[in-house]
Amino acid sequence: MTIRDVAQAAGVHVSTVSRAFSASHLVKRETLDRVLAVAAELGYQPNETARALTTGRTRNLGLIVSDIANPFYPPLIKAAQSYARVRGYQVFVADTDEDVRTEEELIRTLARQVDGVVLVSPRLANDVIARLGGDLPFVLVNRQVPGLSAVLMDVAHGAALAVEHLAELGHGHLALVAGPRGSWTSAQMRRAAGRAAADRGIRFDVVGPNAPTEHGGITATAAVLRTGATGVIAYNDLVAIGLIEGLHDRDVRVPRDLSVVGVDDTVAGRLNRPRLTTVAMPTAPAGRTAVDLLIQTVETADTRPSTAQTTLATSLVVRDSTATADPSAR
Amino acid sequence: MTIRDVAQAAGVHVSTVSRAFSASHLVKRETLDRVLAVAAELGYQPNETARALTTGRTRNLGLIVSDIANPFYPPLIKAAQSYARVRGYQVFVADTDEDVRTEEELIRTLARQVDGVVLVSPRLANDVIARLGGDLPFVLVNRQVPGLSAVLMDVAHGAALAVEHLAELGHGHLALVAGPRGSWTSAQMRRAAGRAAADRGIRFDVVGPNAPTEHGGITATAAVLRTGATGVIAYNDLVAIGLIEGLHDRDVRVPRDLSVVGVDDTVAGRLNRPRLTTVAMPTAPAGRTAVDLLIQTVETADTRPSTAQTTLATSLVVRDSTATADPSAR
DNA sequence: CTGAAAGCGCTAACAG
DNA sequence: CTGTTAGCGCTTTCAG
Repeated sequence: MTIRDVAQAAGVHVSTVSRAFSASHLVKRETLDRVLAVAAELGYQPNETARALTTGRTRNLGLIVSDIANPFYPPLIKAAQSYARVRGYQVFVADTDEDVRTEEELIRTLARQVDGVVLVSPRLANDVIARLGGDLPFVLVNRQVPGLSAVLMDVAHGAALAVEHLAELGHGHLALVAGPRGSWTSAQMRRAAGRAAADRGIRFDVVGPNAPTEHGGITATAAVLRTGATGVIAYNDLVAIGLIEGLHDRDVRVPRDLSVVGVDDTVAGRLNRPRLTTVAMPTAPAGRTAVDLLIQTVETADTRPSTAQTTLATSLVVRDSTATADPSAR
Repeated sequence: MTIRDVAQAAGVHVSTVSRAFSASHLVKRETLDRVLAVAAELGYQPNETARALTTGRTRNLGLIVSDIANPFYPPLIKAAQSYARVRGYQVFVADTDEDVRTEEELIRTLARQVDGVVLVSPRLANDVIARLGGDLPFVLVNRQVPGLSAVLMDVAHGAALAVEHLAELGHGHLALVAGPRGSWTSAQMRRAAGRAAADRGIRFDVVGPNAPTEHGGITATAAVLRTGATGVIAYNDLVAIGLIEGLHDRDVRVPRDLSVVGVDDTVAGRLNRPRLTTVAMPTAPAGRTAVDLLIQTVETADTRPSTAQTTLATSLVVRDSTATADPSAR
């Protein structure tokens, strides 16, 4: 069932049918109605592939994340995918398994069949990303590379809020359980939390890098205890949960003996006992915004690649994993 | 950078370049090496769209789930996507938001740009699915429709195991907190658990239908208590967690006063306190198997649509949300 | 083993 | 407003 069949059945030329579907305002009302009616009757659906070949635009986007199963991503993927559909795009979702080589290969593969790519928390080096970004519109999430558009979550502010919260609870010695090497988010947290601690004359140690998983948190337990800190900020909720587990195994109670703050505000943190105090990350808005930015870039390819940068706010959600530093005070 | 540029630079005809990339055994060794070298030097990448247009195969698949953010899906999506890539396919992931209309529309849209679709726990009626499946290879997950391939998780066995476990703990009155209307899984559980209970002369009540969420579990609390059951099987982990929350609010302790079994074995259940006893579902294998089946169907389109059906095993993971029925025995 | 030629289904100037 | 005419980049007979 091609455009030709419809043309014949409707007694018009193929170009008229084409216009009826892609530029209906160029067709006389009567003709349009007839063509559409015939097309519907015949069950005609334009072939997207042929369309893509002539126009050079696929209306497909790529979304690359490090681990689909990490609870941080699903809300972002969901929002991105849903918003893309509203704008008439479909999205390929791909998972790098936290592997830099897979990440690069994936970008290369996807590049051949999409109009643009959203890269969430890429682990690749700046220059590699910049080079790949020369061929294809990119939008980064939680990563800054000169010359590329980005959607950032204000994790620096979130980390500062966490320090402030812990300081107010009387903690005079904090530790940061860092994320994986190459993580922009982790670097931001470190800088911001470090500064916030320094401003208050609070001692601040860093443990890591660590895998961004529960296991990463468990593994970091000994090192955290060695610092002697009484308040800990973890790279994300998963790490925080793992850490709490590790502490539990050593009879260190949270929040009685140690306060722990997570980052992300995932379901996992809400369900954990103690319920996690955490920095809420705007994952769904980030997904939507990234797609919006990307489509904007794609659809105005004539102009210079617009280097837009949006920062989304974070906030602190106080729950049960943090408490005052001095047990006797409670 | 097209096939023509490479042909010219290598001093061969375009068809030779084409063969070098899609049927290299048809090209003399020397020629092949030269063509590939030139192509690499020029940074040539075959245009997938053009390829798809001539071959009629996109090497793209669709994966439709009801809610990406439901923790049941991410491992399945991850496995499906990763396995598809190994086989040279990319996958569009789409979310129906538990809406039947969206589901149908999505299938129609995707149909135009993929070789086949994996439908996970669809909510559409059998006849609608069967009709849509006439146009395009489908593989269903956790749903049976005559004439279509399916990957099933043996939740019936899982439910029976749960009943057995509860029976052994001395529970003489069980309740099932059912899932949403239209759910094949829920229907399976109900039948299997009902039978297993009857076999043991155990009283068995059903509460529902309920939303497949934490909130659904909370909402069901009162009805569950009204049954008087001391052992409960919930539609999934989320519902179980909600139920435990609801019970907690009414000072009913789990597992002291009531035992609760979930289904899925998601992170959520593991993190919950008490840690959830649950029926483990093979989500990752299901994703892989579904894609495997789909590709097989796609790549042998010449023969009749093979109606394969695979059932994957489930198992019971006993943790802390179940205990013996008689408190004095502990 | 390689070249020539005919499209795949559609869009996009260009005429009229 | 509609028809004509070239392709988009590639695969795939069919010859040689």
